[in-house]
Amino acid sequence: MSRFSFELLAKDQQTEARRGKLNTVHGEIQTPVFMSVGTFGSVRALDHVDLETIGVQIILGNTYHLYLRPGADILRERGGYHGLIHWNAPILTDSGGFQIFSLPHQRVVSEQGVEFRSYIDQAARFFSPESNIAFQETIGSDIMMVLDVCVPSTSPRDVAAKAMERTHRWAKRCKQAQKNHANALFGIVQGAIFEDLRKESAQALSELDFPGYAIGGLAVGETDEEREHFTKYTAKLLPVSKPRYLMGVGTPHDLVRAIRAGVDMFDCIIPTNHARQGVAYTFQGKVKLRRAVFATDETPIDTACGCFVCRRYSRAYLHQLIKCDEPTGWRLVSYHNTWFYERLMERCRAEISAGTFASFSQWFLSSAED
RNA sequence: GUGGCUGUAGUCAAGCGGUUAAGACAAUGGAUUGUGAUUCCAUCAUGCGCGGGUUCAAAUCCCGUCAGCCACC
Repeated sequence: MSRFSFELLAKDQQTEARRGKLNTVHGEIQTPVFMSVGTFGSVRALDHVDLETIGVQIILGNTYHLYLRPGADILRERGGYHGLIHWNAPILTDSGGFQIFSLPHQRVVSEQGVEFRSYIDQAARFFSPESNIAFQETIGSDIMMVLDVCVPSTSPRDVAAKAMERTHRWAKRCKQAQKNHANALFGIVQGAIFEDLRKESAQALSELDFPGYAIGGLAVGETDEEREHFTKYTAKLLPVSKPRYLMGVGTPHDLVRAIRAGVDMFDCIIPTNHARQGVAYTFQGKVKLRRAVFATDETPIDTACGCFVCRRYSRAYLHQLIKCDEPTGWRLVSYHNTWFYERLMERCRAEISAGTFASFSQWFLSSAED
């Protein structure tokens, strides 16, 4: 019996934005939600105490990486990902479809599955939709993702169509392979930047009746305008009562635009990845801490921010840490950015509930550089 | 004092007669969207210690000079 469900709590009148709640084995998640990426078992540069003080509701794990290390045996022994990493809140696992597409390994995709190379020792490994789901169940993921075939969004139509069709066949096989029905398995819509393909994909997956749907294949080469258009276009095609997850996106503006389009869930490496390069995000836009002007700037990243980094440390100090490649600098900026993303989502939820999201989002999108 | 070696960007350094003086680090910008990100890209010496000379052509050869290092008195 599934212990996963989605409740719609409010709907914005002027946009497609929704306020909701996901229920999982490991707890509730308020949506819209941003999910921090924790590929190897930690959100890079942060630890779980940091995540808890920030208010992170759910983190991502990566099937591809966890399959290669530590692998199934250790995960099984340790009680899955939750047990291994001492995290008792929800997790979502990406299937590895994207990694297999994005990593420059030689890989062979056939109807049976995908043969790929380990980034650790280059050994040949294999995922079928069935073995992939079996492994995600070993991980113990609260929300699993189907193994999909991801192609650049700029692919020609026939390439995008073939990838999409195979994604559908694999989605069906993934669903049939699922044994632990307490957890959720989401389908992934493909179709690159072709409206008819997106429509066909949303329809085909809807018929398989997944408890949630992801919009995949974006943020992989298309323009900002195309991304916004296809997010909006695709979200509208998905069942109203199911959560919608825009994979791999994005910048603060991307998130707010996607929420306006009716998306409920996001994940992205931006807040933590950019943090390590000294890029901090605020409601007023980016602060590029590497820049020389900040060497003597005694103000915090954002005076209005309540995070401990902004309460205690100056841009000048963070500039120093980042320039010196100090891990503490990575942590402090990662902390701030994750805090900011969490507060941005919190703000969106509050504005949707209050019925003021349309004007808030308009203000946000026009007032700050992305 | 004598002999030798060395002086090229902020630093280290290639070049040893022939088009616009490698490269690395630093510096200064920029990029980054389902983490192979301590990554990637761009810019950065009208000038080779200084002054002469030889040559069609000199960072490269010659003379002088200054500085540093080493050895010997």
